[in-house]
Amino acid sequence: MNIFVAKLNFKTRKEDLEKAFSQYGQVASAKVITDRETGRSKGFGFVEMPNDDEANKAIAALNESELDGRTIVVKPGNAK
DNA sequence: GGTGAGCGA
Repeated sequence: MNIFVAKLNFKTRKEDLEKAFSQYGQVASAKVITDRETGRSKGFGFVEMPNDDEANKAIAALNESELDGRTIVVKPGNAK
């Protein structure tokens, strides 16, 4: 399942998302959308989880939760 | 070097 994560801290990296989501389930890959020109974080990213059950509980647990000192928004991304 | 709603190269 693709998971959309928004309102991240600007210093939050993809590995931070990976370890955060891995606490509630298996994480296939995590990505933080950084500006390809400047390299600065856009403040949102995507997390891919193989298990949909773990993905749902990870969203429920991490949505509106505190990550790196900022309240983040976690919800399903572009499903395929 | 900073901002703060939104879906990536």
